Amino acid sequence: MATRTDAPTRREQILKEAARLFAERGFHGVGVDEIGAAVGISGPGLYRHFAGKDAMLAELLVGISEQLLTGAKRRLAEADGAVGRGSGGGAAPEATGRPAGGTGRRPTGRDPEAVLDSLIEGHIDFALDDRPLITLHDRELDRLRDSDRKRVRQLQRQYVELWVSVLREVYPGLAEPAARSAVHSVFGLLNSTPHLGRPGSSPGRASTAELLHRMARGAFGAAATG
Amino acid sequence: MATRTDAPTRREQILKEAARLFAERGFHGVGVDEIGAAVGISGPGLYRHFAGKDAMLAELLVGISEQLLTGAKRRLAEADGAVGRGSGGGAAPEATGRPAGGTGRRPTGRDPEAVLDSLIEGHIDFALDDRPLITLHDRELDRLRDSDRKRVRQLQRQYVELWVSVLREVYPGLAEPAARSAVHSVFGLLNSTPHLGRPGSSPGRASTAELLHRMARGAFGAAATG
DNA sequence: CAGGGAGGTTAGCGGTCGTTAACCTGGAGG
DNA sequence: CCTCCAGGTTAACGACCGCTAACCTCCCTG
Repeated sequence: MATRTDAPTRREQILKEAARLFAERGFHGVGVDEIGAAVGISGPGLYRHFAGKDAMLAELLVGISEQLLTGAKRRLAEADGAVGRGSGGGAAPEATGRPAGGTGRRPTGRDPEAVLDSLIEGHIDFALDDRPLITLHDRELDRLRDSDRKRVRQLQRQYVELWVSVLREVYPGLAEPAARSAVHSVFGLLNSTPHLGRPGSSPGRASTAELLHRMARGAFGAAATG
Repeated sequence: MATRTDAPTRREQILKEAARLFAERGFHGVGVDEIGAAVGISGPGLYRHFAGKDAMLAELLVGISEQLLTGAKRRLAEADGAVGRGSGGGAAPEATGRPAGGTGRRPTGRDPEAVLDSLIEGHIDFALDDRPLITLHDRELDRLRDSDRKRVRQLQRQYVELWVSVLREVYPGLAEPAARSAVHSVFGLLNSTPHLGRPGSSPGRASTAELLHRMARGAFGAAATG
């Protein structure tokens, strides 16, 4: 139930193109005819797959939020299992002032630093691989029906709170409001990928990911240096 | 010619409300009737002040870009005059690994650290005081006529390059592409203010500004730690 | 006290857009 | 071979939206 391996179905094709177009020109700036044309069919043919334009946006935003949250939960559980391992072998910068041995109650993870690195790595992967979705994520939320918007906001809040709790395990001195602000700000930092020149630009994907990772850790560390 | 002190004219009133509405619901999501209603007049009365809806957006975006750039230039010149002073007495975190005495050619500023802090401070002030404009700035650029878009992009690029050159004075080891990416990412961090809960929320304005400042410096420092 | 322009108003036109209706078609299943 | 349905097509409707036209009304000025 985690990752699909089938051939891309029509629905998915439509969603992908719709995401790209919405990100480029905004929800109201894209017509259904354009979305249809992007997948080879024209105009109202889309209504065989979706109830309407709103439904496409809703499915996109809910899907993004769920994907982010479940990915984060999975990484947290993985790091909980393999203690001390960085899971993907990604960039794990030096510890930024590890606190002594303060054994405050820690919800799940064993090595908070590794969990935080894993969360950052996951978010960066998402931001680099699905730039249109990242763009939509905090831009077109208000165009949703109330029920969908509530659901998305709930998922987003869970995601943020997960980061906040992990962050406060790494930096116990960080107050909760400050931690929440810091998390939102680091999301802003990581979600800047759409402004970083198209994929294949100046620096490669790997070095961009490393740079973002270092900066995120640096920002968190500075936030904790009250 | 820098800051206005007159009473807010009708044009400015309209621009302010239009910015708020555009930021909330997107350019295409707002009708001229709503903008008119927001300032007490209704519908086509706006056309006594603006050539059209596009003209409002254009004036907003060009104005933002000019304000950011001229503000940055002014701060750079001020710091050039008063050596060693942080100009506004704002938060100036500890030097994050000041390089030895590498006297590489420095375009203008005398104390690069102070200039960088001043740039950060200015951007934070703008991001905190004009959230709708910050939102519009990187969201509705593509809705402009070609000439206006070109102008805005040119101003934005100058602004970025100014940051890049100052940043590379502080961290001479930082390669230019990495510096540019770092600057864009820190903009993403600083521009996260719209997500930080409405003004008057948990932490006060001053502490939020300090937090953002520390995080920006921390992110830059980490970017330079290659 | 004319008069004229700045700054409104309402009515309405033309175009666009989301959505529905009605129809068509190729291929799988009995 | 007939049937039927998934997945298309085009035509068209109704709503909305940006903008213009025509008109009105203070208020300032000579």
